[in-house]
Amino acid sequence: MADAPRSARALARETLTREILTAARARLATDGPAALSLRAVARDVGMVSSAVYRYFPSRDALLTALIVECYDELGAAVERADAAVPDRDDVAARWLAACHALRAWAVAHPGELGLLYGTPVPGYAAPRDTVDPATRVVRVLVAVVADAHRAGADARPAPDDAPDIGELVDPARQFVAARGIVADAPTELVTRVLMAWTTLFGTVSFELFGHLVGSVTDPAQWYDAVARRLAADLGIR
Amino acid sequence: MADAPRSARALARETLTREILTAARARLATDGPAALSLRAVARDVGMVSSAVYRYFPSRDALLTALIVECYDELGAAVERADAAVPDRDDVAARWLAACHALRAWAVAHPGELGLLYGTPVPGYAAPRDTVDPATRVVRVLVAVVADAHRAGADARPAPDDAPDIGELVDPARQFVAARGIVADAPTELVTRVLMAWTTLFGTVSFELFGHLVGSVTDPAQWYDAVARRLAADLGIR
DNA sequence: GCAATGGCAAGAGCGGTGCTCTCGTTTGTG
DNA sequence: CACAAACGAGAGCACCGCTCTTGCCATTGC
Repeated sequence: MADAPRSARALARETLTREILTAARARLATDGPAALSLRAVARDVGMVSSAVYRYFPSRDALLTALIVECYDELGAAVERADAAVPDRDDVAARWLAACHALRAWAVAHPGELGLLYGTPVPGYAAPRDTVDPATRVVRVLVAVVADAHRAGADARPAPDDAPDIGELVDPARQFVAARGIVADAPTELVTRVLMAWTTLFGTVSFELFGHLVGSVTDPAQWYDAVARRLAADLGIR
Repeated sequence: MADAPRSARALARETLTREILTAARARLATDGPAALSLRAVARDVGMVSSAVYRYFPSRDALLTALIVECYDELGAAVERADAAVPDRDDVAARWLAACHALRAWAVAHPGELGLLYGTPVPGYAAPRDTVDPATRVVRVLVAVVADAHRAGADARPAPDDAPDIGELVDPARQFVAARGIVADAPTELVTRVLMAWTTLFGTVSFELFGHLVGSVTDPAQWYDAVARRLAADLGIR
């Protein structure tokens, strides 16, 4: 993947591929994912539409490349925010940093967020390549909560009348176990992390898609309030 | 709106309008909102595409009609579920009934949910007509929580380090006050209801858009677990 | 009872889309 | 140097939203 392109043609190919992706990202921001037009992208880079097919075999392939790139960018942003907290034992600060990085990226790239988490593009089915980059964000959240758990934090107990859901979250538990984050995560902790992740995404989604306009004065402040309450529900102090 | 159509022409118009909407709903379910093609709908009802413009001035107008219809349908379903609980004091049962009605409708109409809550359709801006039907669902949730509050329930207290967000949720508070649901709802209760609504939507959205596949074995059971924990966070017993 | 009005379906046409194919040209390599 | 692969351009196919014109026919006014 990282060997230096020797020939002039290979270098031109790499440059043009990047240029196409960049132009597509720009179009994504203005027009939204569903309206991403391969012809418009081609015009933006000064190509004829058929020439783009030399670089991406189909519109779906271009979408896949964009999705992977965006997942990685978002994941990297959240990882960086967590890593930037000097005191690794200050899990509350790490949680908030990760949460805020998530929203910051989303607000800066609304079209891309729609591509990643919005309505699936009609004919498009996400290939396998996209699932691993997709997990980067939630992996950071899990890691922070796991550190908090090791330091004694505990999620809210399940309600008394709630049915047992031990094996319900087994896939998630195995996911974190396989990555060596927590060997045997408690059910209630896994549950609350998943809920928190859902709430964070829902909050950002509501803001960007305009479902928060009549409810809250300042979306940024609201998001912060949500993130803090989620931390409390996870036992993070 | 409800006067009987006298002339044969007016009746035919009403019938065809309904037929177009029904066909559009069917297309929505199979193709998704962004790919809703006016020409395809026209074919389905045995019309030529230009004839549809006699009934809807544009594709956006058709979308708006669909959105209003779907919001109303979803809102009615949730209202019905709440109203069907015989013991009005059993707020826990009412909460779960409303939550499950929400998911049931969403699972039965994934395309429509994408239209309502997914990525906004590129060139489309939702007109004023859609905002009131959009609030029906959340109004039910608020009403249930308000009844629970009157019976003594209280939301989780805010975390100690959380900034004051009293006026942040003022628009939401005024919304419920204006409708006579609760005169002066406590900030933390409003906050938790908004969070719960966000989480419910996020959970359904994650399930329908495929972001839950590797985390949870049974989406229905998972949704139930989430709804119960949200109830607990709201102090509903 | 008849003619004018106006609602209506149909068709052609505009510019846009994803995608395929062909045709010269350019580039790297045996 | 020659051959093959890579490439850009263009034409063309079927589809899209939307507009305009044409002609039919029910409703309405005289």
